[in-house]
Amino acid sequence: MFSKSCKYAIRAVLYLAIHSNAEHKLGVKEVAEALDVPGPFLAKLLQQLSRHHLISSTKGPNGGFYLSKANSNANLRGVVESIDGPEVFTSCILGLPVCSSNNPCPLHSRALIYRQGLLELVEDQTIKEVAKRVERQELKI
Amino acid sequence: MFSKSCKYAIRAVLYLAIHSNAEHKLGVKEVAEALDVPGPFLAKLLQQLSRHHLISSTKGPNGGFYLSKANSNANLRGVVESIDGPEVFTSCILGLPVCSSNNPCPLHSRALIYRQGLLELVEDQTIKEVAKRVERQELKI
DNA sequence: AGAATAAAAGAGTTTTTTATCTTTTTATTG
DNA sequence: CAATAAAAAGATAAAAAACTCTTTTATTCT
Ligand code: FES
Ligand code: FES
Repeated sequence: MFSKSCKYAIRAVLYLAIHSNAEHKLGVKEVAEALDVPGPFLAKLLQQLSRHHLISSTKGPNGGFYLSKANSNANLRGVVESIDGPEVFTSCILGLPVCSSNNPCPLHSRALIYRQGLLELVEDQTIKEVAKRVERQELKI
Repeated sequence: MFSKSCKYAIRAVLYLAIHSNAEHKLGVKEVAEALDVPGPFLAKLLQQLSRHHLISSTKGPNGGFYLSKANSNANLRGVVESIDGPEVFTSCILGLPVCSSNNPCPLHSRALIYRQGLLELVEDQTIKEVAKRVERQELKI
């Protein structure tokens, strides 16, 4: 469903939400090791998220990646859109050039339900809320 | 979501459902041109579907691909599983090694809803039923 | 039987995605 | 202000997915 990159990105964001804040930033290496994900690759992803202002970062000693208040009050949709592109939520499930109710493909009407589930997945809770649940219920990332 | 291969496969199966039967088989070329899909690549996909008995084929003059009665009374799930693998319906949305309610990832519970939508998409109508609707409503493939 | 036809199988090639390595820039601290 | 720590940027490499080409095998028709 999501690309591998996107899965890494979501997990990294949640890790940052739990373990970092403006006073305590994390290096790529720590995050990569915690998630068991290739470090240099994750670096690229975090840089991209940072460029799109979905996470925050500073250079230099004591620098690193972290989530600002604003970052963690957002939901995960932006993260997904930043990595996999916004089309994941709108494109035709059969790959036809446009998806529209005027010109639907054979699976269009049911695709809407599926897509609704997908949106709920990433939209109806903030990153902070997800992180809280992870801590309370000791979920794996 | 589905791989490109899988999208091609679904569309090809629907095309066969509409335009072929045991007495009138279609060559790869015709299907590929109708769907505007790379021919030799589609050939591989159809061969694979045929090996898994999701579509039917015969060699030689007047040979080609077609859907048997049994084929068109099945749903699309088998087609998807044959091309993209059965994991698409069961694997963790964040790519964790196992997906289970005992050991859920942060998105697991909502992932179930999403996955339900996905299953409905491919499971709760037969290929024949989809094909009928395509004909009646003149849908694009 | 022999020619023609069409899928099956096998062996490439290209493109995209995933992953690594190196250098540069920026901030911090002593 | 020098030394250092860390992200940013750039360039390269490996793996996977998408796509192509060639040969083989089965079937039909003359
Ligand atoms: S047209 Fe295919 S999903 Fe909407
Ligand atoms: S554990 Fe991640 S979706 Fe079930």
